[in-house]
Amino acid sequence: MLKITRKAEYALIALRHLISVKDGKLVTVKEISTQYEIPQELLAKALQQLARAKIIEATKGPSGGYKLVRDPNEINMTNFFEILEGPMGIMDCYFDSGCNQLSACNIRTPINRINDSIRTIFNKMTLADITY
Amino acid sequence: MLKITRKAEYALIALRHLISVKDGKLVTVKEISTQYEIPQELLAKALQQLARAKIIEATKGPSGGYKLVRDPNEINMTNFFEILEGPMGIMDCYFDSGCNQLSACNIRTPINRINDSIRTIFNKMTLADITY
DNA sequence: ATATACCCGACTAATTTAGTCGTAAATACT
DNA sequence: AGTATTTACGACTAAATTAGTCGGGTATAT
Repeated sequence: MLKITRKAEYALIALRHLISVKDGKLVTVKEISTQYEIPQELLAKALQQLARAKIIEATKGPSGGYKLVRDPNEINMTNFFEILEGPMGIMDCYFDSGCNQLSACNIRTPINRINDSIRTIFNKMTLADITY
Repeated sequence: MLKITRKAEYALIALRHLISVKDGKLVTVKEISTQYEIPQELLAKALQQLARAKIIEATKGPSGGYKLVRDPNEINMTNFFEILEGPMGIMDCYFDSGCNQLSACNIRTPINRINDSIRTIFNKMTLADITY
């Protein structure tokens, strides 16, 4: 339980790298994938998602690459995970996925309480916290 | 992310049911699986795991079934989830799964911090909380 | 032009989760 | 004793998810 996907893991590694790099300096997918031994194509996808979400910005062409364009303090982990893995919650009924036994179900309320607790801690935790 | 398995979900439903039932009364897998429309064999497995972990107790034979034998206040959600789903943590390196890039990895410390936060909230939350 | 780097959807492979089945063992009842 | 009921459990199959690959595209610096 509570596993994050590798894609999210790779994204975290990459973001941490970007944060540690001199402001404005561009870093390529290749550099990161080589340095951390991450499959390049998979990392590329993750970074494309982050770019679409405007967390990082891409520059194409030779000497291109990615750079961080948002304050790491303003990106909380709920944002982050939901960009990469979709809605967060320990059970699907939380995001109504057509469960046909909602009426019989006796754990919905408590589950929602758990979900809220988790979201709360992820909301409080920002990307900056992950840089130390 | 953060999904729990169906097995754990079913176990929660069953436990909640057991908690709500008169003390000492035995409830069969069949009753629960029928009432909540849960695949019987899968629920059976989950309850067997809980029985092995001494959270519930089985009585075999006709008029047999399961009953709760521990105070719901004493079973926290970390216990519960780890019985059913194994060690909890958002990444495997936490439980050393032979990751070959631990040295290059730049996110281990922060990940562990996240893990600790999650464990903390699950530690604080007991089965009793899930009964209201 | 061309080489570099991001973009993106479609595809396959691997892993995990869900669910089923067969058999065994205990026990209550007749 | 024999049968029906109920838990125990490992082996198996099916479904779903995740991981990773591939091919073709677009932008851009030199």
